[in-house]
Amino acid sequence: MHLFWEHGYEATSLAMLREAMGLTPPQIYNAFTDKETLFRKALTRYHETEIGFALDALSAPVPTREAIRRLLQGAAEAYSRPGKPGGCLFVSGALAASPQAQAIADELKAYRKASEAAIAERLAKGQAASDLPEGFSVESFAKYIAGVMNGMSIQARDGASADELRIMAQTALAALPPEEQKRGA
Amino acid sequence: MHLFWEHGYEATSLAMLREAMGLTPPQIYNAFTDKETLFRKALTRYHETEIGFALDALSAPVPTREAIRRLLQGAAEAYSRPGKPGGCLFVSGALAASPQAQAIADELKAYRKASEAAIAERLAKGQAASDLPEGFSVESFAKYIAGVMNGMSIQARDGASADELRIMAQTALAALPPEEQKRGA
DNA sequence: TAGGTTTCGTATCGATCACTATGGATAACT
DNA sequence: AGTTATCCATAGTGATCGATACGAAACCTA
Repeated sequence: MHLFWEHGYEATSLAMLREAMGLTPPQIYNAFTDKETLFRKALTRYHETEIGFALDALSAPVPTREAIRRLLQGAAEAYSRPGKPGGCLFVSGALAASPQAQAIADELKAYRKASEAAIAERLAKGQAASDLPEGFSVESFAKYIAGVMNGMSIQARDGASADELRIMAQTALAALPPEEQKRGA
Repeated sequence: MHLFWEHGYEATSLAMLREAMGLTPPQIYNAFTDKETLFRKALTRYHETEIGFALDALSAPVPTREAIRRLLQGAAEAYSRPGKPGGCLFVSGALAASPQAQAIADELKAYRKASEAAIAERLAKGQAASDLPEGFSVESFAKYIAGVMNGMSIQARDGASADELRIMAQTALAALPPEEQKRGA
C-alpha cells in the first residue's frame, strides 16, 4: 500500500512489491490474482485504515461548520503522517495514466467523486438544519472543499508540514459563511 | 505536449509521441536528444503558451485582492479549455513517479514551488502597499492559494466545467481578508 | 521406508519500453 | 552519366514490464 501510495499504480513495479513483501512472484499471484487486484486491495485497506477521519468528521453530531473544520484538519493530519507517504492515495495513485491503466484511473476518480458527494450530503443536512444560509449552493461548496483537500494532498506531497497544512485548512475554512443564527419556527 | 499533459511523463510512450508527431524514432531523437529533453521542451512550451495568465495577473497594476482574483479566474479558464487536457501539466505531468523518473518529478515540483513563491512575492508587495493587514502571513496564504489552484487542477481533471471552476475560484477568494483601508501616512 | 502428490522458488515467457545500428534510396558533384 | 556521399526508415538492441511453466524439495499416505 505504501509503495502504491508513494509511486502510484503504474510506476510501482512487481519487483518493488516483491522485495517489500518478501514474497516470490507466484506467491503474489496466488494471493492477489494480478497487479490490478492487488492495487484494489490496497485501496480498500487505505480506505479502512487511513481515511477514517473523514467519515468521523462528517457523521459527528456537531454543527456543520465544525464538521467541515474537523474534516479539513483531519486531512491535514492524515496527509502528513511521519513514516507514511505524503498526500492521499486517491490522488497520487493514478492522476495521469496510460491508456492501459484507464480503468484504475477511473476507479480513483470515482473515489474522489464519492468524497465530494459525501461532503455535499453533509452540507445539505446542515442546510436543512439551518446551519447554512438558504441561498448557499451545496454542490458548489462541496466541490470547493473537496478541491481544497486535493490541493492539500499535493502540497503535502511537495513537502508541506503538518502545521502548514493545518494553517491551509484553517484558511480554507474562512471561505465558509459564518455560523448563522438558527431561524426559529 | 498534449500527450504529456494528458497521460503524464512516464505513461506517455514513444510510440504515442511518434504517431502524434508523425515522425520516425530517429527523427525524434535527432530533434530532441531523448525523451527527457523532449519533455522539458514541452514544459517550457507549456509555460510560455498556456500559463501566461498567471504572470499577467500577478504583475497587473491592480489591488492585491484583484490580482489574486484574476489569478484564480485565469486558472479556472486555463484548466478547462476545450480541446485541451484538463488541469495543469505541472500537476499532471508526474505527481507520482518511479525511482527512475525522480528527476522529472523533482523538476515539476520546482515549478509548483516557483508558482507559490511568485504568489508570495505578490502578496508581500501588497502588504508593503498596505493592501493587506500587518498580521497577515504571506507565506501561509500563498500556500493556500497555490494549493487551491492545484486542487482546481484535479477537479478539472475529474471533469469540472469552466463554470464550476470559476465558482470554486470565487469561493476560495472569500478566504482573503477584505480590502483594507489604506493606512495613511 | 517407498511412492505419490502437492507445494514453491527459479528461470523464463512474450510484450513493450527507450533507443540505435544498418541497408537502401536519394541527392550531389564531377 | 557515373560515382560518391548523405540521409532516413526499417528492423532490431538490451532491459524491464507483468505474468507463468517447470523442476526440486517437502509432506502425507501406504
